[in-house]
Amino acid sequence: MEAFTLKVIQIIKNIPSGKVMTYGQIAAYAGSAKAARQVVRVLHSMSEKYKLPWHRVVNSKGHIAIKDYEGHAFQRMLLASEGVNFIEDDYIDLKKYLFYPDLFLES
DNA sequence: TGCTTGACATGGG
DNA sequence: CCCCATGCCAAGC
Repeated sequence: MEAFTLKVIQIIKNIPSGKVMTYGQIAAYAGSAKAARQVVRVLHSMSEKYKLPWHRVVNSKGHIAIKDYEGHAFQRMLLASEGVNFIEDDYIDLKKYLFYPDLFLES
């Protein structure tokens, strides 16, 4: 797989509990700011294999991206259990929970 | 090799 | 706030 994909995996694994990152942000830190859609694929295909904290990834608006109602509720529940509060039970305050990785920590 | 597929992002109307 | 078009790009077939 591409080096980019591996970085995405590592970055996601480094998101601390109680914090979140957006697809675009992850793509940017991984080296390709415009590859947000690849982050989506990684979550779909590697979450289980690499035990990724997939629920800590949301879209740029602070909304949960899952379309399926059940899945959507499940992710919101997981985040809530880590202390992430939802405004109007609908979205997250990114200014408060967005995580900014240490730029010099990657390999 | 070429085409399709997304849990996206962003700007306009 | 909603809907739409457009840009993007690795992976799978």
